[in-house]
Amino acid sequence: MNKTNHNKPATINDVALAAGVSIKTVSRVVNNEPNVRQQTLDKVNAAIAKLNYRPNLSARGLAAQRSFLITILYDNFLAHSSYTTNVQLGVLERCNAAGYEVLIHPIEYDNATVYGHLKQHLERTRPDGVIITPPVADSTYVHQVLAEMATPYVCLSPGGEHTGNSVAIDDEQAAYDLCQHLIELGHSDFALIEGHPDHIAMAAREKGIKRAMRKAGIRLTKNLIKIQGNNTFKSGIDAASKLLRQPKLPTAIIGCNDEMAAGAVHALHKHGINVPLDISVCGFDDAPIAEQTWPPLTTIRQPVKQMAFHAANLLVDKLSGKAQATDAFHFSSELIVRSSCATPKGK
Amino acid sequence: MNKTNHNKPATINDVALAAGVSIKTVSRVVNNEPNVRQQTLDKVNAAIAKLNYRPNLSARGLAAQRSFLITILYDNFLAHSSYTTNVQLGVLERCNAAGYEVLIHPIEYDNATVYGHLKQHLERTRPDGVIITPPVADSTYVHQVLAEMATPYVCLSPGGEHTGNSVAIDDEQAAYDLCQHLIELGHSDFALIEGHPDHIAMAAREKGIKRAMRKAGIRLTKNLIKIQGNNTFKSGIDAASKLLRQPKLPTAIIGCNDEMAAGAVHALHKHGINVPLDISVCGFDDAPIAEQTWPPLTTIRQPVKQMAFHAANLLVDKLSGKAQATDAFHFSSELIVRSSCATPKGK
DNA sequence: CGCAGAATTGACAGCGTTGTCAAGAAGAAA
DNA sequence: TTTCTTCTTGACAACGCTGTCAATTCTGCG
Repeated sequence: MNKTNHNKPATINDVALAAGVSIKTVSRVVNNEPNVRQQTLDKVNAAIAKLNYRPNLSARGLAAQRSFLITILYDNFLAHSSYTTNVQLGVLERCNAAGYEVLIHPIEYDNATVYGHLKQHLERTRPDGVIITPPVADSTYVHQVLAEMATPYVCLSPGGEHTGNSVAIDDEQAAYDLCQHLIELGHSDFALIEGHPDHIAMAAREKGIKRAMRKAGIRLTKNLIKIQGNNTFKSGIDAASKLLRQPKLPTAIIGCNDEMAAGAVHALHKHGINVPLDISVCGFDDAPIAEQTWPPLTTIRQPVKQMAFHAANLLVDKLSGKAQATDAFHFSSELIVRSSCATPKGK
Repeated sequence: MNKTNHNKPATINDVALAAGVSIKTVSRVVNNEPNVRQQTLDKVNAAIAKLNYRPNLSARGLAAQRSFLITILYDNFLAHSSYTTNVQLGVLERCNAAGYEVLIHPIEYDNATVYGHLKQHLERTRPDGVIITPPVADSTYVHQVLAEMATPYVCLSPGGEHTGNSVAIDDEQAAYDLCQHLIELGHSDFALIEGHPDHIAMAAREKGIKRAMRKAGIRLTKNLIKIQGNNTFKSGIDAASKLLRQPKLPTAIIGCNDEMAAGAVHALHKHGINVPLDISVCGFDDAPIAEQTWPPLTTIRQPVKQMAFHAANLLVDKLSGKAQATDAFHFSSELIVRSSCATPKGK
């Protein structure tokens, strides 16, 4: 165990005394500043270890005009919990290593007061940087407030044009690949459960799906039924129920995310329709639910945690003034084939 | 929009100047200290509003020897993401209102280095308080480190003896009620998928189930098959698979949480066994998966978010020196009857 | 009106760190 | 050696706020 003789934590002054140098020199060592003689460095490090010294965050923040805090800004939507948790883990891993603590700040996305709430948070807390996840990343207001406050930030999977401040997969291409997979299985009659209209990456997915269909000569007007969803399991149930009221079922349902696809499977199940024998269903994201649904969903895997790590990395680089990539970083996604999709009947 | 004329945020000194009082008086107003004349208070508040002043957290922390930070300590286990997210929302709601920011600190529960990691976090960050969730809340080490560092904390659903520092439901009684429900349906042959052995609340659930059985005269040795799980969906699958290798199936499976119960349903489904016609399954927690599984699970609802809110409330009270309840706070739980349980065949 | 006691206010010294700047030490070039 | 750089180092003043304590202003009451 560590020797913690005194109940008060050691200060930089204690270390300076113990090492026989000035507090400024200790500060240099702690901050990895250059121009410290090796011998001095060793002395100081020894003293730090001996006294178990940890710099005081508040004092550092006050003196250095920064907070060592990074905020994750996200939608307080429970349906996204596995996504949120993954983002948190990825961000934490990078940020803690770089000496930042991570604050969480869920905001009620639909709420008109987002602008004010966020501003208040930034003013109160003054995080050194912010990580934003969709759909918050797609809000003009959010970008505006962040710009006003001059707070550096990086977006995760934003929908709009990507600047150097974002990390994403190519949703359009991934969705194209997914749809192509269904087409290769023999499908030509689709239903698409659209994602939340404010979540722009969802629109990109829809675009990719349509591109694949067009390329295969499938008529979007006749062979594609679109049903609006809002990314939730429940909306997937509703979409499938709606579909069941149509005179003729398509051979495949594509959910713009796994939650909705799983909801659809749930509803189909309830109506005694067999997936994938009667109808194929696929999702997008490879959330845990994709594997837990019966049958497990064919989907696109998005490496959320790694993306979050990378986003945090961009932010940390930015904060340390390091040169950063000028282009948005695109992660590659992966088609995960499970048993929810099959060749349609009669093919 | 607010008038933010200067790009530098206003300091307490600016406010003091604008209001024509000393900075100490502004400080009094900001901290709701007593003994400020109404007229002065109005003047200061007006100046604060006009300048859009927000106290600097670092400076406050340094001067007042506190950090205004509260850490949520939890297991970095993705399977718990909806639980984790709910806890975060509940804690945030209370803490932000009380002027605290919330840090997240997932720890690798199984890892032997937890002790060191946690200690490092506490030394580095010096949060004013900590909220702990299970199974971390059941770790002796964690309590020890927290005590050593003299950091106030509150536990959520700890397994052991409850002190005044915890919030929980009565797992034993809830499990009793759940089992009683099955017994009333006509079940007398059970399988129990046990939770992670380090998660003590799981043991309490098991206890409640056994009590209900004993009371109904069911022989635990003969009519109860116990299978060890570890709280994950996967372990539920494994448990059910194991069960299927037994010569005779029980009429009901009780999962010590919803994930495991859902995993069991998944596996049964795969083997063509109908739930609840062939066998009943129930879970515990009312996690989202309970409703998303087909058929949806009969389970016990635990008001996680409210419990987290209450835990944060206890912590905030403790930090502000207010007297607090001396007993652990017990939330009531609720039996949620869905369609995964039915009267066994032949009854 | 005068006074004790309470309420209100402000001056000032930290809190533990970093930034600035200048001084001293070491090294390089002559 | 001398002189000019380049390294190292430390003194000291912030950073924006709170705690202490003393000064001042009110109150109520005799």
